[in-house]
Amino acid sequence: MKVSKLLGERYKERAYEIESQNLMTRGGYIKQVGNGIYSLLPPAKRIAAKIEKIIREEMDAIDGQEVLLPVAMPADLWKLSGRFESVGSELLRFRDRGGADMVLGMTHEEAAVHLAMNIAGTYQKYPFMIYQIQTKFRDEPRARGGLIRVREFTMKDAYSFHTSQADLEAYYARCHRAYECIFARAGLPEMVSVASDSGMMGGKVSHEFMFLTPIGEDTIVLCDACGYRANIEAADSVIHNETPAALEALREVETFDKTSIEDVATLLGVCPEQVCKAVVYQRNMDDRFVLVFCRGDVEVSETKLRNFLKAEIHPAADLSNANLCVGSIGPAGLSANADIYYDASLRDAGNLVCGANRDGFHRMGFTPARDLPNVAYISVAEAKPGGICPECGAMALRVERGIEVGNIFQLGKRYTETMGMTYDDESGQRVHPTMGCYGIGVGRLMASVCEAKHDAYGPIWPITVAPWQVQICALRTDDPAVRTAADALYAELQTAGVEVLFDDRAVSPGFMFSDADLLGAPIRIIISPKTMARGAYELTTRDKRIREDIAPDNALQSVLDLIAKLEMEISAQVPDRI
RNA sequence: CGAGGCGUAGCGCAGUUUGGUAGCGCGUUUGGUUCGGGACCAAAAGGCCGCAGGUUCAAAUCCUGUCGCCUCGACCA
Repeated sequence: MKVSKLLGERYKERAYEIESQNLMTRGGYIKQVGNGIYSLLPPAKRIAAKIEKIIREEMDAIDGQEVLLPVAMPADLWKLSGRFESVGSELLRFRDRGGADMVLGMTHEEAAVHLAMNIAGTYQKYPFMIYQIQTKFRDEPRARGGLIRVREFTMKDAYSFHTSQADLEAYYARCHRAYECIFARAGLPEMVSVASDSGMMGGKVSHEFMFLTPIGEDTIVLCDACGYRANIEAADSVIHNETPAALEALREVETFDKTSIEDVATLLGVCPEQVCKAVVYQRNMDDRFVLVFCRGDVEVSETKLRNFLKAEIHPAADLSNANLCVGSIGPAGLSANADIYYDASLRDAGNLVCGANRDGFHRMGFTPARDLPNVAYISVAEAKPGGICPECGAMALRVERGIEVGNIFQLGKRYTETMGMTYDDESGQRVHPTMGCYGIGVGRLMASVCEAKHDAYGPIWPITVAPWQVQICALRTDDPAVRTAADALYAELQTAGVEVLFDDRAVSPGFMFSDADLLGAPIRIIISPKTMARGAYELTTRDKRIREDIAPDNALQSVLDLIAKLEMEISAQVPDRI
């Protein structure tokens, strides 16, 4: 490819805060079409194709069979599984010309089961896995960050079918390792997997593959002592309280206009850990109030509460019908129009401050075990930095942000049961297979690589995903010697199968180098009157580790050697497959 | 869905308060001079001022509606 013919403009001005979005826009990789909808220009499409090739190889290596499921589907399929009703407005629903309900695929469990259900009726076919790389549409309420969070995107999604939970678990481990291989081969060995909440997918065990970065939209809890890692939505929160030796009597104190935890604690000279706070939600289906008491320093995880209640909830806005004394809600003597729950962060605590259910007053000396005997505690608190690791008990929890690039789920029989997929087992019994599903966002992976591998001038693509392995910068193409040499090298590299981009334009050196930085080819060859004068080409790497003269006669071999070296560096990071 | 902001040349913006010839920078085209980190001179092309109504002799500008985009929140496999 010659830069003079390459479609896409590169420009200088910073446009966005998120660096991958900034560089990929400035470098002519992506062009926005609408909210969360992008076209990919040739450089990005080439990167995506390389990522997809890596994914295909690793999916094939764990016995995957590539298929293609439809993007637009009859809604009947989704009515069978129940998700036509249960999934919110991120599922794009529409009608065809005959008035039939249709959906755009946001995930393909239904389609995968539909494909497999009549052609896998015997146990002898199992286990098997099908996968596809295809467009998903999710009508996200808020797209942002370039390719990080979009409404339409390319995803690899895979679905495995098993005759037992044990077989699923063994395959799940293989897939986990395949994912590690994919990310390492794409130049992101630092990707971590974390235990996750399985959300609307159903099923129990699931992991998310996270690229850790401050711009990430997910919050991750990590234990430095034992290596425990989980999405904060799934991380168990362990909170210990020392029961005080001397329990104080429950007594009312005036707190005037102080209502927040902070203000009340300051006024009474205690810390937030010694306060019992109340948080109010409402259920979406019937607007019934849900009141949760927890320790003053912890946050209620809406995800955990949602999972516990098995119902959608939202923070309560209008409390006028709840019969609550807002600002002074306390557990004792409460007659609220609400379902009341107590978080485990209150267990064993004593001598707490709590609301008195009376304006301007709180109570001191509240001890749950004494004052609220026989209550059941639930666990809906969010894990905190510096908190106790649920795995090893160390006070070593750290909280970071991450981008969810991939995920793997043990689905179980949720879809095969609702959709009626069965096979005959060894004894001739008709049973439902057990499923797993496995996704990777191709665009998110590309953006994450860019986010991880760039400098102030542009992306530094790992050679395995770079749009071009080599870029030739010919300075002064009006110089016949330069022009002849560059043309010849370009032809030689192309013939040898090297992916080469040739900047043949008559632009100033600064312009050419800036464009080359934005295009991010890991290897660069500079041919100019200066290099010609010393009988050499200049070979550099985008990461600036190498800068040396090479002999024109030996240029091809030098490039091939360097490609091999860079590829070797990446493959050294790839774990053994299982 | 809630709050705020913006739609004017390929991109970034000014002009709108106070209605009266549609402007600037970057980019593009042509010619010339430059040439190892986004050069310079000269000339030129390029706009249904988001869209639809209304007010007016006259609307980018005032009014009504509508669509789109951005930021923050809610939400999210």
